[in-house]
Amino acid sequence: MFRGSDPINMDAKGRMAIPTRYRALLDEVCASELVITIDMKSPCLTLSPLPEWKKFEQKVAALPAMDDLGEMLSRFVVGQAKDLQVDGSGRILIPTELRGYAALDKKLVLVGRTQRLEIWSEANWNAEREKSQDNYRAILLDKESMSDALKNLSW
Amino acid sequence: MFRGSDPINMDAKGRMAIPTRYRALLDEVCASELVITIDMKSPCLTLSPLPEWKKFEQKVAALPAMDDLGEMLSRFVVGQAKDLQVDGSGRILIPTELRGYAALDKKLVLVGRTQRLEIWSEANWNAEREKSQDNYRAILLDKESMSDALKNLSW
DNA sequence: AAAATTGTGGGTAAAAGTGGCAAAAAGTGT
DNA sequence: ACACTTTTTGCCACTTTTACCCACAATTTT
Repeated sequence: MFRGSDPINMDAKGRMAIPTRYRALLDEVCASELVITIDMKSPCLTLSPLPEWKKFEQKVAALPAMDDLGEMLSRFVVGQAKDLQVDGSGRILIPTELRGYAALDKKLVLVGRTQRLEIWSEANWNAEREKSQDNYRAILLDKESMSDALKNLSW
Repeated sequence: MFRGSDPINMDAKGRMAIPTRYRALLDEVCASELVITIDMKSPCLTLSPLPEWKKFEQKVAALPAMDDLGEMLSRFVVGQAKDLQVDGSGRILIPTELRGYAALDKKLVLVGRTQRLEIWSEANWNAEREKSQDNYRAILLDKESMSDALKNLSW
């Protein structure tokens, strides 16, 4: 569904344009209704089509109430989610409260992650990319630290 | 059902406005009848539609009588619950007795947790968020401490 | 080079939140 | 039992924020 990364400027009101190639798709798949929230592991935001988001929300809601980490996840990820609608000019307004979390300023990068999108500040994106570059190969060489699912990934 | 967080001012009488996007939903799903009580683990209040609350109450009532922790839960959570009705202007009155538990003053945050809502003081909410922020990632990296349900959550 | 498509910015109108006020209800004391 | 006080509830008006719309600028395509 979504792939590739696009550099995009956020305007003074905190709006960002959705790349044209995604617009028809979004209109079709979710009537341009999206949900934005914080990412659980990285300083970026996640943007998903509403139906896709609902699946996730249901899974989280089904976790046992005594699962502390699950509670935390629900509280902060679901609790800070926000419904968005793509406007007439193909833009979305990024909520003020979330901009801080991902340290967003003018220059953003929109990253396709198949079922969803990630919104990074250009600075964080570049930092993360460079940091990972080195780690990455080291981890790939260390078969012990790899999950079974990943070990068996065919390509 | 409920998601996202809204900053809301409690007025001098202890009333808070329910965000408009929830009003029609609440009217439909529970005739705007809600139940408010303390959260069992965190310094905040829980607000649920009556039917949703009843399900929870049933589950708690079904716990073995010799389950001390369950007894305690029932006594304090169910025992301090209170029925509320959304008023004509879309507001609820937060019971005086519960305000102390969650240290509520003027500035509140209403947090959507799928089936229910949480009411936090702005101060507690921010504190909790920042505190967790750090813990959070550390725990996520430590796969051992994670429940299977959470480990296998795909997203 | 011109036209069309996409990106950007700003202004305006509508809606939502907030606080204050007044009326009603409940409680208390004589 | 009645009147006075106090709390609660409902209503209304003001202010602020949000979203929608339109116009212009930039870039790309024919």
